Amino acid sequence: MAETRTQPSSTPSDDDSPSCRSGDHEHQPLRFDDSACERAAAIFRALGDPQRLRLLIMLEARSCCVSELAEVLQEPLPAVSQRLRVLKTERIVRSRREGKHVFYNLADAHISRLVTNGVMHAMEDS
Amino acid sequence: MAETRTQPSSTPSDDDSPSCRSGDHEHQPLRFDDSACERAAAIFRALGDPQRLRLLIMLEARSCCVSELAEVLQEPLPAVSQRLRVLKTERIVRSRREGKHVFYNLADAHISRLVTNGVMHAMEDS
DNA sequence: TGTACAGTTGCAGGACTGTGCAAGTGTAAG
DNA sequence: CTTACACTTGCACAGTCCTGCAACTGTACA
Repeated sequence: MAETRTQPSSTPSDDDSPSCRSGDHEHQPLRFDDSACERAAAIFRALGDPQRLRLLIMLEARSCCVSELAEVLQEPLPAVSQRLRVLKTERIVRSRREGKHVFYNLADAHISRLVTNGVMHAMEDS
Repeated sequence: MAETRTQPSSTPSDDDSPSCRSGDHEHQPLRFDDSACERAAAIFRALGDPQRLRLLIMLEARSCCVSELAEVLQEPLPAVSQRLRVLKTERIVRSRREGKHVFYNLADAHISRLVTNGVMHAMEDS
């Protein structure tokens, strides 16, 4: 999907460059996927909220049920459920029912590493 | 503001647990940094926009000036400048002036890996 | 000094997102 | 069957973010 993207009128030729042509505009026609870009942005956006990130950090340690998360973070249960729903929509977390409780955990190790890297960077950065 | 937030009636004591007390609520008092969490979320949020992410993917390959980015991505220059400003505020990109042009590049390898991981995950995921 | 180019900033309008409470669903226990 | 608990969903409000255009700053060059 979206190979070579719509680039009809202004292919960066040699003499038609409308902006700086100081000689360093040789680039490939964007070989990265367009929809992947959008999907990645959606994931990052879901990660871009302190409350949700806190949830994920807890879930990185182990599976938790909703009420436990709500209790530890001192937040109303509907709020936690709502945030988990956002994360689940982006397939960042997975849920399984166990009797009366619903346990959530991170979807895969890839996501786990993403969260870890982000927080680590934030800690050492400032 | 709002430290410890208003939570008057339901402090989770030992026997007063209002939610599930099935015996798996032994957790540490959140040893992860609170401000780091907020900082990480800010970074993720800045990454959570397809247009900005596209910019970063281009910058991951090499430094680019604003007009080059605008030309390749087929966007108005002020829009690109605005997005770069957001990324610079979060210290995701760095800028240096070179004569008439302003070149941008990723702030460090950590960010670079974060972007790569996110996009890679999005590509293989779906 | 004046002109052209490269970027930045300001300011509306509109869309999207998070929040809180109330009501609904579903499961286990009496 | 009824009650209690665990969670989910709906809805309205407020805040926030993205966008586009116009005006401004700053640099190079004649």
